[in-house]
Amino acid sequence: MEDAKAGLRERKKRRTRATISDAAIALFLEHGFQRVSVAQVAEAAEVSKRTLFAYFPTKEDLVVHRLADHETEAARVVRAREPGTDPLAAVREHFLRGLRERDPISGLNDHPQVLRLTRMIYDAPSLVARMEGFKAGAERELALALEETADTPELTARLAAVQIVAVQWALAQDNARRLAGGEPADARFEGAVADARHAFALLENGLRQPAAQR
Amino acid sequence: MEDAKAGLRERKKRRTRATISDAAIALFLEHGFQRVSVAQVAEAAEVSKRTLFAYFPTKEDLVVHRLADHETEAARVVRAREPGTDPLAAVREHFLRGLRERDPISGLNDHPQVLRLTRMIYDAPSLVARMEGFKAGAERELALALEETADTPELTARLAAVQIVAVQWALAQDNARRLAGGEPADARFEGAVADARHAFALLENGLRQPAAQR
DNA sequence: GGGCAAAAGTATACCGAGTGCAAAAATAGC
DNA sequence: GCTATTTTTGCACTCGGTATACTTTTGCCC
Repeated sequence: MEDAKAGLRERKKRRTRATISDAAIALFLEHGFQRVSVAQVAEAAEVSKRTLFAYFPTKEDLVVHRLADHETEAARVVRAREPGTDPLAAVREHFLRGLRERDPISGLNDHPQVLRLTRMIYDAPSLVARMEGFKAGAERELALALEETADTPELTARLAAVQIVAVQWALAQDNARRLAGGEPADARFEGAVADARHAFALLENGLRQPAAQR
Repeated sequence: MEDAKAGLRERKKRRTRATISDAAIALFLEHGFQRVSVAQVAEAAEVSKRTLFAYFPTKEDLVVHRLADHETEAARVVRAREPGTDPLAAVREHFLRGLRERDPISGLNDHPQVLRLTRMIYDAPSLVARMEGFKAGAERELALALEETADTPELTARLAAVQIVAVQWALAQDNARRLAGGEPADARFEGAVADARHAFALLENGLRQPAAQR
């Protein structure tokens, strides 16, 4: 996106990278992540195994490199918010927009491709582990953003960050689970919004009397 | 502990298991997790590689099997609380007791062995990933306990669980980090208690006006 | 357009984690 | 002591990932 054409060499590298990734996803979706070897992926992409590993450091990266920028998403949202506004509100509104736009990260996208990809990831423990790793990264980034833009003390920022990330993740997982069970995204939408509002209210007001809502 | 002696066969298996684990930990502590191969561990324990894998399904399990029961700890605490009391308070008091007793899980144990083990784990990405996995298990168990013993609705239970687990983990990590930096546990104790109280207050009262305390 | 240095790709052999299989050893119960 | 069962072992194998040494492709300068 940044510099669309930057010499033949660069363009060819991009194409090779895309070819490998596409071949990998296609094979993984068809046969399952575990049952496809990197050698098979390399063969399908017409590339040597060594070259594959020059583009993607691990087998898991063939899948998760597409999701990598979500790691900094919450932090970016907090940094980009209107000055003087509540960081938590900014994250909430961003999440609600994700729901409206059926952003896959919100768990509310029911395109067959997305559903299959989600299922594929949750069927492979090593991929789940990578997702958990993303969570840890998101917590770190968000904590930093809170420290720097609100002037939250270090520990408080870290605590707020882990709570916010954990809650967002739980909401998305819940949506994804329902959609995987056959519920259409449009049918789930209102409930998802209500659940998100409830969850963010819990974050704002605490766990003290949680039985009131929902 | 349960059935201390249950036939020679059983006792010997226990001994073998302990021998393997001890040899593994000793080697890992001395040379680092990554730089010791399972073959070396097997040799040190005077056991074939095949036998080692009969006792421990993966290399990581050689380390983390000792921490496995912490996965259900928060859930057990919630289930075992005085009827009618607040689950969050139960978890808080349990965590504070962990600090007083210098329970390694609280991050406040500065015995050299514990410090080295902590460092070893954080130096090995695959071990860190396993710890994150424990977190996920703890969340699931705690959510279940909250649903069943308080009558919290499913989503609220899950949201509370992920927040509580995330906060406990963050507190422990913060303590461990400070101790790894040379601070003695006794010197850290009061600060750790204050931080824990602050964190649980945040959980109870929400992130709304967090700048007041600490 | 030809030549050349650097970058990219390849073949091959290798390491370590983990598994399948069948033979060998240890143990329990008689 | 004998036999059935469990445990252990050796070996060969798969798969993810890496080191090395080599060939091909590309950018570029003349």
